[in-house]
Amino acid sequence: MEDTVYTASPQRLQPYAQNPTQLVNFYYFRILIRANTVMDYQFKDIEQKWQQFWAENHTFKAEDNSTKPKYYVLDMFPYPSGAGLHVGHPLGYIASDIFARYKRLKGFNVLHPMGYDSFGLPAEQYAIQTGQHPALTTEANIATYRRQLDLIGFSFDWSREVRTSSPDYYKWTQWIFMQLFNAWYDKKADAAVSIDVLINHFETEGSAGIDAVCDDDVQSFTADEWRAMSHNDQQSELLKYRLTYLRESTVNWCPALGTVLANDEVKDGVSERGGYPVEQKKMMQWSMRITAYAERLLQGLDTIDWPEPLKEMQRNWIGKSTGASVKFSIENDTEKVIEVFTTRVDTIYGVTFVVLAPEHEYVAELTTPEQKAAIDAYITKTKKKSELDRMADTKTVSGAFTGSYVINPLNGVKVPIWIADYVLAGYGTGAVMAVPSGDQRDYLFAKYFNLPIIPILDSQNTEKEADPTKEGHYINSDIINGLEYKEATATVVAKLEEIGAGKAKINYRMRDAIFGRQRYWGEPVPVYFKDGLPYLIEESDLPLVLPEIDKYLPTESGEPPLGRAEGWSYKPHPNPPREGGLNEPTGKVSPTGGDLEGAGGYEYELSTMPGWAGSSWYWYRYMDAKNDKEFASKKAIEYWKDVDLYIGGSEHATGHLLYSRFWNKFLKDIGEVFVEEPFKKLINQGMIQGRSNFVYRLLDELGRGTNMFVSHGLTKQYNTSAIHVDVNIVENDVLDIKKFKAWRPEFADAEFILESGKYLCGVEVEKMSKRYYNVVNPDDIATRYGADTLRMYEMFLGPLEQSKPWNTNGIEGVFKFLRKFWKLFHNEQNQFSVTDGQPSKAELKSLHKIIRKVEEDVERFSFNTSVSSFMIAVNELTDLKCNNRDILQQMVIILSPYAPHICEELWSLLGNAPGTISYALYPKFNPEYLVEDEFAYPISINGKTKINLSISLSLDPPAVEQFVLASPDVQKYLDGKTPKKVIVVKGRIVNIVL
RNA sequence: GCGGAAGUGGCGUAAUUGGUAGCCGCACCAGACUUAGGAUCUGGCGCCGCGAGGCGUGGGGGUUCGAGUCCCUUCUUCCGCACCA
Repeated sequence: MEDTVYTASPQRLQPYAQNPTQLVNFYYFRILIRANTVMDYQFKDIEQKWQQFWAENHTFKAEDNSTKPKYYVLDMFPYPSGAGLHVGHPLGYIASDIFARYKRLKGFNVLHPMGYDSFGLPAEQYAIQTGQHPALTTEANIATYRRQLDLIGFSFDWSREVRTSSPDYYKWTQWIFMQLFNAWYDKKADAAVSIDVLINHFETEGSAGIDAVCDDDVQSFTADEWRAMSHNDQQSELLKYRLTYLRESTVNWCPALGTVLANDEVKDGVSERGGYPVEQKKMMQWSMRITAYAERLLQGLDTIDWPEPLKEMQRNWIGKSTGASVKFSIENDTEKVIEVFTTRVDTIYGVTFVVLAPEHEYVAELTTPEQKAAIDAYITKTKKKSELDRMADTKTVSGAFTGSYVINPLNGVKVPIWIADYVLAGYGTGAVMAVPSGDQRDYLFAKYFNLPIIPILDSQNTEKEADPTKEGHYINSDIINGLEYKEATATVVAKLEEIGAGKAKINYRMRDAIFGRQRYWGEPVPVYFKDGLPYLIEESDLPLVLPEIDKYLPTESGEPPLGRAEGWSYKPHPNPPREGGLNEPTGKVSPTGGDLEGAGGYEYELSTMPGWAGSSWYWYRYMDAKNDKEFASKKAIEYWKDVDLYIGGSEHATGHLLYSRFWNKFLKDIGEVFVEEPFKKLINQGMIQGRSNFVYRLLDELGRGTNMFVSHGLTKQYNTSAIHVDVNIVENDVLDIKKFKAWRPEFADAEFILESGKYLCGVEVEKMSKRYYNVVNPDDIATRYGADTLRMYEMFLGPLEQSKPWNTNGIEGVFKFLRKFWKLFHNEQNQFSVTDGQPSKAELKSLHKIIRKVEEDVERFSFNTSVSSFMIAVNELTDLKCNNRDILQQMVIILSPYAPHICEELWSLLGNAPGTISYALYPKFNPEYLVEDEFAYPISINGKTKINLSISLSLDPPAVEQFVLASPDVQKYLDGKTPKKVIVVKGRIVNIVL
């Protein structure tokens, strides 16, 4: 208990100043009273005792061989940051723990594990500053997390703990990477297929008949040509098909962090972590061919029970659009064509120019000497604009003419080629066919540069702006004149295909995911290089362990930190033991076939995997966490199959949750796992925001701060400035002046202008963060009120999905409830005392109401409403002076998922074997106890309730109507009139229409 | 701009199918026990009104015997996306 309990404010002590004996008495009584109240419900002892019991007895170890149905409840595992947990973090864990405990009571074999996503940037940034190895700080942070988690009484099966940064774990992350490297995506099979199949095909039939998701620049060759190729040429061709591949691509480079970032790690042109500027840069990078799965990732969303907003975010991110690609040949150039993607191919006769992104690869060649100055100037100008500026400035029209022209494939019309930064290099082909009559951006561009605007539909009005309508009949459009939209589109596509100038196409906004990070604290990529080409290391050499380095910084020559590792190179085995040809594409082209010259070994890949690698499959590792032969045994995967309930934050919508679905689909394709979607049901818990408190420093005439502070309600009368004050020295927005003076030396002599004898603080909702002094720590709450109170209060705060500010005001209500619950089992002297015998009707009614209510609430994740229902039940039982063993024993079971410690204690006081409550049977609801024979009908006149009348429920509606109309109380309202109509809904309402 | 979610007492919230709006808790007020309370118990507590009564779920309109709930419209807040061809 807090020591402040024994202190008294100076004002309070004032009356005793003259009388020391009285003062002593004052303290004596305070302590006595305190001791009395502490005597009843000793949460501290109880909670410690049971937490220890659970740990020692492995109470929550999930069974691997069970005849019970399985249920898998998963939390998003945390990154163990140095700041520890604040009160917002456990919200989702508490909800999932209640659910897991509830499912156990319902007879399920529950898998409820926890672990740590322990690779990541903050530990490395800290290492750069302090020189401490990230493994050490991570270890220390994990210890803090574990201590904090244990305090809350979760029913995790800790025997299955995983840490992504542990070599036993990342061995399998590397292993999955290898499988991806050894696979390609066969569109015909619509699945990932072994690279051996592709090689086999090349050897027998060449590239003909392959329909793969691959790089754009793959070659066409016959089987003979393939066999004639050098080993290196074969390897670099294969790389264009692999699901993880190395390719020069435009990446988000963050100079401040010294690494590339994935698209989902960049927000508004700056890095999500740290907010550093990000620039586009071309780099050789590992990528994951997630685009191969775009359609399946999209379709799968319809089969899973996830929040609609989250699914919508993923759909958005995938960004499917249906249209056509069209090739425009270039005037005076027979080789090159400009390919565009359009969703309105029907508007092709309205094309009056073509626009390329300034970064488009043909820009230099297409620029005529006369236009070179203008184009160069424009490119320089756009390059100067940062990503942010470019996004912010969407109104200004800008661009430049290249001097070249393309030919419209359908009507042969010559139109100019422009460049403009409203065309994005990263979307579609980086080129658009501009139809100013139908597209507003094209329209503004045409107006600005005085280019023609051709209407193509008779219903189109292009006087003031573009008209994107699809209504009406086509005009100025040759082969589709007079047709309507649907027909016209089909006709144009058919014609384009016929003349080989285009085809129907589906485009996705999603890009392949960059997979390398130029950082230290991540999984090493299990790859070495020979002749500049990447090869996998032997599977038997896994895990490829992170080497020690002297500094966590890039090398002098700009290589990633791993470049500092001394003697870190790969030495293939002379006769490597191999199984299934994992490491080498074919026997013939083995890079490890003894042609290694010198003994220095080959250089490893120096970048590491991104943060999302380890989290993209971890739920499988929990199924069989100790397995050193496989990432999880087939048997375990077959039994646990998928996650039934996943709880976590929506901030992972387009990162973790998308990548996990991708890897899962891949693992399914190669037969390692059995389900298409890993997380059947997902719930986003809301964010807990901080609730900051402020004090108001009085300013003097010159605007300088004084040491006088004005209570919030009086600030209008004074000139003040607001200062954040630690929320832990404020209760119900009343400042604890004594603690405030002690908070910081500068406030030791502070003076106050009070209102009604109190200093009231101002309030604002902000992020929960150290710098706002609004962080509330679960440890403090648990110390003061206990874990059971903390658990129930977090649920009581409101619906799980809703974001809300943390406010400790009100926690007393939950604390009182638990004490009241405790008292049901104890007499005035706090001695355990229950009676045997038949429960009363009223007691049974209360019990069965709560049995049903909690069941319904938990099934729909409405935990806040069950907490109030528990309060109602305990209030009722207290009023009934209930201490019946039957009733109370069942109450204990129902409450145990919410408040497990107190329930364990009472369960064993009731004489049950310790620890068995976790696997007790949830009480069965019996509706008979809730049957009523009377109902107090609300009687309303014209829809407005006037009185209540108790009427037997055996009466049918006409009899009720008769009874009601005969009632003198109702007669009074009727005022002699005859009702036009009387509506009687049995057991609900009576409405009289006058 | 597009998409989504949400607006109910002083505060957090409840009302599962259209059927008594405000359950439960906090705060507040009054009382009891008390020399002494930050304990406990009892009662009160949407707004206006002495009362009878009236009004009331962001605003306006509609459907209905009956609307917090359904429909239209509008405002506000939060979240996501944003030159996507």
